[in-house]
Amino acid sequence: MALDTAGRVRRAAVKLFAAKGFHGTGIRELAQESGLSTASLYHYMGSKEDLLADIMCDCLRTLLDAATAVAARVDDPVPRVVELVKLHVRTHARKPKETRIVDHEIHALAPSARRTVVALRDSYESVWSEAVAEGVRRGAFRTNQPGVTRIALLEMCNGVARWYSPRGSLSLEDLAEHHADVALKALGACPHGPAEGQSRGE
Amino acid sequence: MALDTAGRVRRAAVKLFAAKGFHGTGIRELAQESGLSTASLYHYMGSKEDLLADIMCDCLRTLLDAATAVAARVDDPVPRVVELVKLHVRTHARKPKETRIVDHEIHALAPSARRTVVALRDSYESVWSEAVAEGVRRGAFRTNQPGVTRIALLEMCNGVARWYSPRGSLSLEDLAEHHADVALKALGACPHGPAEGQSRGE
Amino acid sequence: MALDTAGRVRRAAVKLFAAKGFHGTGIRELAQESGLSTASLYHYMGSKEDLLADIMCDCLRTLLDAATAVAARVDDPVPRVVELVKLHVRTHARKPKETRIVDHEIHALAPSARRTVVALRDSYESVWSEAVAEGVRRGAFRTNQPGVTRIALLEMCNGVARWYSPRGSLSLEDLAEHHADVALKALGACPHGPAEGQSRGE
Amino acid sequence: MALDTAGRVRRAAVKLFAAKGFHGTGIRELAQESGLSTASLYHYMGSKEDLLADIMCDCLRTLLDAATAVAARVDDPVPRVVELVKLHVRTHARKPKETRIVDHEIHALAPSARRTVVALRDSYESVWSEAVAEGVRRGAFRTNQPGVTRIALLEMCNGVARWYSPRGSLSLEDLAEHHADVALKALGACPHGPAEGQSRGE
DNA sequence: CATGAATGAGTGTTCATTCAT
DNA sequence: CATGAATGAACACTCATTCAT
Repeated sequence: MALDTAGRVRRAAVKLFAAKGFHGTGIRELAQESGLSTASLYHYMGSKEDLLADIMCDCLRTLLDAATAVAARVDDPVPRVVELVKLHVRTHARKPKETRIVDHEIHALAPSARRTVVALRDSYESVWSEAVAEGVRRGAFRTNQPGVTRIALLEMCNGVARWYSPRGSLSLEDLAEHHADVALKALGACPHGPAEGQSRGE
Repeated sequence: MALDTAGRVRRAAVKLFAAKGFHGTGIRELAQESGLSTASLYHYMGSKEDLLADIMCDCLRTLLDAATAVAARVDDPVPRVVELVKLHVRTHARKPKETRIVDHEIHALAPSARRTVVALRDSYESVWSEAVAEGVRRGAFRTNQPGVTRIALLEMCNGVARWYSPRGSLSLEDLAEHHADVALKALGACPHGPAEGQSRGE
Repeated sequence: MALDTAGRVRRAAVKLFAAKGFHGTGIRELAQESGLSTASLYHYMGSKEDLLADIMCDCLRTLLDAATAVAARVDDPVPRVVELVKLHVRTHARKPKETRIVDHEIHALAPSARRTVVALRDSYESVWSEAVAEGVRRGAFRTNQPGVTRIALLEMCNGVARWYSPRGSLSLEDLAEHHADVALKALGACPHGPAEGQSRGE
Repeated sequence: MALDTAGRVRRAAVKLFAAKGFHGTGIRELAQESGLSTASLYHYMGSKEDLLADIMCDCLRTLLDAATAVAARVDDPVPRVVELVKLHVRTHARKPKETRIVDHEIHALAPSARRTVVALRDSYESVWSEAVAEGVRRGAFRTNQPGVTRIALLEMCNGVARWYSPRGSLSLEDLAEHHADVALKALGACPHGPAEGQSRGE
C-alpha cells in the first residue's frame, strides 16, 4: 500500500544520503533503490531537497521530544545528564544513517529549510545546556567551561553514529554507559553519588 | 607565478569543498574562486577528485608526522596523550576546513584513493592507540574500554573543526588544554601528576 | 452535472490556451483550473490536442454559420460586407480568447486536425471573398487588389481580439462600425450611399 | 568562426520559434537545427528564454530606430505616415519570422524581460501615435477615433508577416503602397495631395 | 601558459497519458 | 464518476573534461 511505498522511498533516501551524501546521490539511484521510476518518485516527495529536509526534521523532532520528556521527568541534573547522554548515544547507535545525515548535510539545504533544521537542533541542544547549567547552579558539576564541555560532549556522542557497529563486541547499553561516564567526568561530577559528595566538599 | 596560482586553486578548493561538500562544488565555481578559466584549472590539478585526494593526504600526512614526532619525543604516556590531544585540537582549530574535508568527504573518493587516505588515517590513529595502550600497560590510565575511549576522544576533538571560532572568547590554548583535561579524565588519569599520584591514592 | 463539468473544462482550456498558448499550458494547470484531478480530465476530453481542436472548430463553425446566414440574407455587396465586418469584429470582441486561439495555435495541431480547421477557415474566408468579388463585379467596390484588401481587412479585424477591452470607453457597436467604415474605404466604396452612386457611374 | 556559429543558432531559433512557437520548440531541435550539441548551445545563449528575448529586442530595436529616423526626416504627417506604414510592411514582409515572434510570444517571457519588450513596443507605437496626432492637429487627417484607427492599422500591417509570400505575384513595393493607401483612407486623407485639398474642404 | 569552443553523459524535474480501484 | 498511483519519454540545463589554438 501507499505507506509501504512511501516508506521504501524514505529508507532508500536515508541509505543513500548517508552513504554517498545528498549531492552524491542521484534521483535515478534513489528510484532504483526504491523500486520505482524517477517519475513515480515524485508522488512520494516534493523534491529531492524536501526529502532531505523531511528526514532531518523527523530525526531531530524525535530526538527533541525524547529529550524534553527526559528533562521533564528527571529533576536531578546528574541523572538528567546521564539520561540525555544515553538517549543521544542510543539514538545515534540505532539510527546512525539518519543522524549522520543530520550532522553532515545541513549545508545542502536552502536557507529557509536550513533555518528550520537549525532551529530544531538549537532547541535540542538547549535541553542539554539547561541540564548542564542547572547542575552547575546546584553545585553538582564543576567546570569553568560549561558551554565548551557541552559541545565537546555532543560531538563525542555524535561520533557514535560514525563508528559504532552493533555487530561488534560492545553492547549498546555498555556504549551508552561508557559515554555517560565520560560525560560526568568531563563535567567534574563523581559518577556514582555525585551531587551529595560534591556539595559536601564545598 | 606558478606556485602562487597553484596555491590559489588549492585554497579555493579547500574553501568550497569544506563549505558545500565535494559533490556540491562544481569546477566552474572552483575556477571562479581561483580566478581562472575552467580549462586553465586543469593545468594545476589532475582531476577534481585528485585535488580532493591531495588535500586530504597533505592534511593527514602533516598531522601524522607531527604525531609521530610527539610520540618519539615524549615517553611518559600521560604527557604524550596530552601532547597528542593538543596537537589534534590545535590542528582542527587552525585548519578547520581541511580537517572537515578529511572527516566528511572520504566517501567521495574512488576505492584506490580511499585506501590511501584510510591507511594514513589508520597510521595516525595507531599513534593514539599506542599511547593509550602504553598508559594502560604502565598503570597510568584506568579504563576497561581503551579502544572506545580513544575513538570517543578523537571524535570529540574532531568536533572542534566544526564549531570552534578563533573570534570567540576562548583562546586556542585554553581550548587545547580543556580537551586534554577531558581526555585524561576519560582515561582515568589525574590531569597534572598522573600515574604516580593516582596509584598512591588507592 | 456532467454538462456543467464539461463546460468548466472547456472554459479553463480557453482561458489558459489563450493566456499561455497550447504548449505553454500543462494538463495539471488545466485540471486545477477546472477543479478536477488530471485523471478525471480525461473523462471530458479525448486528449489535450482534441480539446484544442474542438475549441477551434466550434469557434470557426459558429462564425461560418453566421457569415453564411448573412450572405444568404443580404444581397447587396456593400451592406453585406458591412454586416460581415461587424459580425467578425463583434465575435472577436466578445470571444477574444477563442478567436485568439484560432488565430495563434494552428501550428499546434497535428496534420489531420489542422486540415479540418484550415478547411473551415477557408470556407469562412470564401464568404468574404465572394462578397468582395460580387461588389467588384457590380461596380460597388473599386480596388485593383481585392484579394490583398480582403486579407488585410481580415487581419485588421482579427486584431480586435488582441487589444479591445469592453471596459474601455469605446462601445462594441462603435468599434464594429468604425471597422466597417475602414473596410468600405479600403474597398473604394462610399460609406453611406455607395452602390447607387457607383452603379450610376458605369 | 564564432560569429558564424552564433548566427546559426540565432537563425535556427528564429525559424523554429516562428514555426512551432517558443514552448513548442525543444532545445534538442534547436541544437540539431544549429548543428550543435545541446551543451554547446549554451555557449551561444544564456537560456532558451534569453534567446527569445534577444530576438524580440533586436527586431523591435531595429524597427524603432528606423521609425525614429523616419519621424526625424519627414515633417509632413501625410508622407510621414506613408513612410511609417511602408517601413512596417516592408519589415514584416522581409522578416516575417522575427516579427511573428515579436507579435505572438510575448506571453512566454518572464515578467522582467516582458517589461523590456513591451517598453520597446510602446516606444515604437508612440512614433505612430505622434504622427497620427500631428496629422489630426494640422488638419491633414479626419478621424474621430485616431487611437482605434492607429491600432487597427498596426494590426492590419502586422498581418503581412502572417500571409505575405515574396513568391506570390504581388511585389513588396506594391504591397507596401497598398497598405499605405488604405492607411490614408482610414485616416481620412486623400492619398496623393492630402493636407491641402482637405483643409480646403473644411 | 591560457582559454574559447566543444561535448557525451548526466542533472533534477515535468510531460501527457493510462488504469486499477 | 472519480482518482491515486504509475510511467516512458521528454524537458531545460549543467556536469567534468578535452583540445586546438
